[in-house]
Amino acid sequence: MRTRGFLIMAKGVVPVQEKYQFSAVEEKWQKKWEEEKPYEARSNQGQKYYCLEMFPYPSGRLHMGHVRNYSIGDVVARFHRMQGDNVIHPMGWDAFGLPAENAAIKHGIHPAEWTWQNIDHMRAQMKRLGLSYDWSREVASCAPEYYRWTQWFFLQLYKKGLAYKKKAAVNWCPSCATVLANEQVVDGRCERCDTEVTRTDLEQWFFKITDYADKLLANLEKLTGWPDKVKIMQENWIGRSEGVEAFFKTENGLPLPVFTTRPDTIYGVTYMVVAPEHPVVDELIKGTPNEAVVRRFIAEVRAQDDITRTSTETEKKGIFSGAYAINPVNGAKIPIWLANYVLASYGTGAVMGVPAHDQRDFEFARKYGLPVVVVIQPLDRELDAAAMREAYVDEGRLVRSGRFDGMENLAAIREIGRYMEEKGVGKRTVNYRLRDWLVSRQRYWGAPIPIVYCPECGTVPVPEKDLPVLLPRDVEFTPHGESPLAKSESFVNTTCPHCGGPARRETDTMDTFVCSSWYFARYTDASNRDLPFAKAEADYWLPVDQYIGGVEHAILHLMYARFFTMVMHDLGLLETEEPFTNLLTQGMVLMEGSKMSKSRGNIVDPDEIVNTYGADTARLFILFAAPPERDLEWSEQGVEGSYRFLSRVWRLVADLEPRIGTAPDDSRSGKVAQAGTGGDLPRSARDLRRQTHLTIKKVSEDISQRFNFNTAISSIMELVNAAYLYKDRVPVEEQVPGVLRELVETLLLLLAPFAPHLTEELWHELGNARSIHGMPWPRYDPAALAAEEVTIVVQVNGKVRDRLTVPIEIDPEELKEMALGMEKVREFIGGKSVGNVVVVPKKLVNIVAR
RNA sequence: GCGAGGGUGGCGGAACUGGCAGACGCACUAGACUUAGGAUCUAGCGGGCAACCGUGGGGGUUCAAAUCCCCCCCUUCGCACCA
Repeated sequence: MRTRGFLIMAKGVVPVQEKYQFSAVEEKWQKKWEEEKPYEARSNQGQKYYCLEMFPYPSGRLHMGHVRNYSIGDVVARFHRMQGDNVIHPMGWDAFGLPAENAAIKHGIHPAEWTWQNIDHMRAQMKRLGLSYDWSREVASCAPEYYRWTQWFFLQLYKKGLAYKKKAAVNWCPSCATVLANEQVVDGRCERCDTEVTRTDLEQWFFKITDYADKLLANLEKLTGWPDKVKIMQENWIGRSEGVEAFFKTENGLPLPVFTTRPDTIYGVTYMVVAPEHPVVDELIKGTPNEAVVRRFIAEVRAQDDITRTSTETEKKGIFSGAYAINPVNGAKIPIWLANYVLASYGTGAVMGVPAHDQRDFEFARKYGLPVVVVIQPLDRELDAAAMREAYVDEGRLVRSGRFDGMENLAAIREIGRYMEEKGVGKRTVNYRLRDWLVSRQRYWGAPIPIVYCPECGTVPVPEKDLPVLLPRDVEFTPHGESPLAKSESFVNTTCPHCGGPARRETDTMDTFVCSSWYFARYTDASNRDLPFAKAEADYWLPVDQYIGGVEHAILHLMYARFFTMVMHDLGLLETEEPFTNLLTQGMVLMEGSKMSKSRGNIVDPDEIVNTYGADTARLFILFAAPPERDLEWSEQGVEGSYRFLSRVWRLVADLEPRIGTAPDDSRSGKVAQAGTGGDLPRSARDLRRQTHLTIKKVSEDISQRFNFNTAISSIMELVNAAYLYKDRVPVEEQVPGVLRELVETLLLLLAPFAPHLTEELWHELGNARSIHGMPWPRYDPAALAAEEVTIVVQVNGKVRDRLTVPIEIDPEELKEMALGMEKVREFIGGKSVGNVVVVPKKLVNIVAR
């Protein structure tokens, strides 16, 4: 508009700028932002705001879920910048992982090369979306400068005893002679060679997250900025339960403790069950007549994969071990069984069977003809063990329980626990469902675990000064599935850091969740070469003020990141104990009701949308179509609607620009035009001005308090509609340019976080010199909000019959009289007598007539 | 089975503490401008001729219920033998 060129078109002379040319505008500003780097976080000063979206796996291309995630984050970041906050808004790459290795096997491309190519492509896509990242802080977890510190953290955990090695069951393919991840097992078979997968034990590394179970649980209460849904999921995952460990023993005196939350039922124990994997089993069955049968049973159970094994659908199967145990409270001799439904990994791996009061035990006992002994009687009836069809699990009074007879069972839970402790036959304990975190992966494309095995010195950590343990590049990716690291002689063979003798490296790499458990801290000091990050930087920026990502990470990633933050805190690396103050879990992007996926073929490529409609349109649509937490149904027509709206904004400004003028001078840059507030304005201008300020209020609240971008956008649309009406319907001589200018500038400011390119362009067209994205967020003028009149709804018996426009401060009595006097109202009252009249000031009058 | 969401026009969704149900947008219908329109603008748009009826169904509280209470149905997600 400043440089007014003209195109001769078929229709005549049309100013070029009357059409919204998104591609030129978007390219222009992206180039400018690339050069001037306006989104780099400033040094540690001012009110900080850390806005973070979960970093992506560099799969190759962005999908709509990414676009949604980053659009939400970008609005939040830009909004806070305009609030004057010192915003850090970084991006990086969760770059280790299996797909890179599969690409290597399938296409012969090295995982590193494949990954870095993908990163370059996706970074370019992000830039085309106009996302305001501070690229100077970019990290990639597969870069040695990054995974060096992932390894460093492993060593810190090892030193604190939080990293340890133990045998654990894994999926094993006998044909490939390798370990398989759960997702590589399809219907119990190897995804590559279709061989039946077996279970085997392997030495694997674990992180002792269970040490933090209590804190992970207790701190949830403090996370008031997290959705309840996520907190509940984590709470269930941690699964704290209080109970008693009862010191049962076998007949021969072998200890066989059990964990129970129901010590009140301990007199009703009629048998005991141990997990087939329980270490005591060997001893129990050795030399007994049924040893062979039992061993066959164990092999059978162990062949089941975890999913079948732990499903409630699976039939409960068991076998008598041949041995007996003694109940420590009453000396009863009870048979010891083995069963598939008892888990070796929870509690003590053994349970007491109380069929009368536990449904699983009941089913098991009925199936195998084990006795049922009632020890809790309900208050309202008498249970008969022989006639029971299901376990009685509710409250009642104890019977057949020695000195506890007659006690209410809730009291007995406490009393029996205490009694067992006194007698030394048990202790009150807490158990967790949460297991230690298995971090070993038998893969190439991950951070190598920095450990060396020396025949002389045993397990030796790699000294910190020798980090990183680099991934060798020259390895072979054959479709055998075996970890390439194990076959790389140059990698495996090393010297012991301790004695200098020949030694072998650990060939497992770390779970990628380890990499993503601390990246948010690395961003605060991303190029530090001496430390993962400086404490001062971390303490300034952390915790993350707003974290945004998919709900699929509600448990694992978010729990691991919390655990790591607690460990980092305990290592003295940072002050905060919790990494994320506020969490927003966004919904999925759907098409025709189901998740977009390649196999379904219902993918919409972000590039195509950006090419056709521009980034601003894509962002606007995805934010407008649904509130962020809900699933979003993709609609091409909806996208067009958003494009139409932006064009409408463009035309509005292009149309008005000659009338509302360029800024008189640059000195007022930084201030939005202020229209006069006085009563000297015509009514039409006052009304328009009120709507401008109401919109400021509404948009500000929708963004900052509710994250309801859809309603924020709709109120901006209403403002645009009002501006058109004013422009086209109010006589030109009555129109007030100052009010229009205020509206237009406000409109652009409010829209700037959503459509950063278009608003920047128009902002400059209006004669403003500085970037709109560095402008302060508009504030509403309370005086402008005040309306002099208000429309009152008049109801008779709760049904709307008419409306009334009255001065805003009208006396309620007067309002009531006016309402009663209305023609339509009288009609509906008819012959009935008027009873109560409810007057709600500024809203309605309801006349009750009987 | 347990836990947490959700159910509002043809569609996506509004309605914040009980106070005009359907904002905003899409689709659709009619018209204007036009050589043309998949551009733009104008008007209409829950159902019913109407009285009225309408927020998954049924009951209740209230002057007033999408919103609060009770019962039920459907649906999405998470966990799923944790003793």
